[in-house]
Amino acid sequence: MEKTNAKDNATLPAYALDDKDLAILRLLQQNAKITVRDIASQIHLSTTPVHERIKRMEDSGIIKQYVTLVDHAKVRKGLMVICYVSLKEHNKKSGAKFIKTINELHEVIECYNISGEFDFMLKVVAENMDAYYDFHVNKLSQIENMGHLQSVFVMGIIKQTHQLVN
Amino acid sequence: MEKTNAKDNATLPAYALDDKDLAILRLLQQNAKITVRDIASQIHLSTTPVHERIKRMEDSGIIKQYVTLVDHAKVRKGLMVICYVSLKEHNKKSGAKFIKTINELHEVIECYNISGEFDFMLKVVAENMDAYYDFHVNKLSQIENMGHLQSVFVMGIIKQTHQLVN
DNA sequence: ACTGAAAGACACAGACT
DNA sequence: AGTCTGTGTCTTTCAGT
Repeated sequence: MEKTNAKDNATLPAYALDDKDLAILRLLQQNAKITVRDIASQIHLSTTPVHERIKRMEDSGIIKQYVTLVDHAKVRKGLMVICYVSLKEHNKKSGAKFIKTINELHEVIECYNISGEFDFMLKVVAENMDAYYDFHVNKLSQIENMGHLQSVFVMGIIKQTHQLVN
Repeated sequence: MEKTNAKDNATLPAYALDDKDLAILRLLQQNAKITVRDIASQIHLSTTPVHERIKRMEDSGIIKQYVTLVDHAKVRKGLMVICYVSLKEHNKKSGAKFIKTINELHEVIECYNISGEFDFMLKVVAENMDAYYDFHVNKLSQIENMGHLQSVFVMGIIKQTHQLVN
């Protein structure tokens, strides 16, 4: 069935996406629940090739996940904070420990290794300022090897999209 | 915390979510394509109440959107940059103009109004450094009223989730 | 690679407890 | 609010072009 083993598919494009693949991705990015029939009619194809193309993009990891987005404020996570972290020591072991801890903190929804004066950038969500203060003082600050910490508060969301393919 | 407009109900929870609603949200956040039957069996309910609860959460805006996530590198958007922007003037009109322009730039996938020395934080994706340089010089810098600009490069993704409800 | 048809799984609505 | 049952629509497979 499959030509290549999809084990080591972490970096490079698995194959060249043609215009029809990109059209499918454009539609799926906006609405994960669009029907195969609907896609098929919009790109002037029958369901079978559309279904096969989606399957191929799922198997090759181009399509990573279908997720449901929830309204921040309505689930009581109205406060968003960008948090900068630098560690005291920069050896492999302490870095790995930090990463493990971050992955266990559900308030942290994103974490990036960044260039510049800080080591990491975190996106944190909390119900309100009290909850964030508690998180900052009792969880973040308590991480071993923690160096400097700086919080930048998000006052408004101007744009938020997951549309990588345009 | 987000500002409220008088005409929309964007801020407050529409109603109290019970444990079953939260259980449904937890499953949907991880997989938008999970079947109602599957959810029903996992939370020990039949399909009808699950279906009704999902519908209610969609209608009230708690569930915002079902999206498909695509692998950055595999669609040739391997470079992620955090970009800080300050405007020269801070009147309402120039702010609105900036927001309009940002929404038209498909390289910008997120934009927040932030506290601190800069006005906005942008998350930008590009194929490579050449593409980002072109975006920076020919698009971002050319925006009228543009003040200071600072780029922070993402060297590694430690954590990325959309799981707001835990 | 694609079309068209056909089987099985599913969402969704109705009658009822 | 919930279960059970039925109907129409969908995904998914298969034979054929």
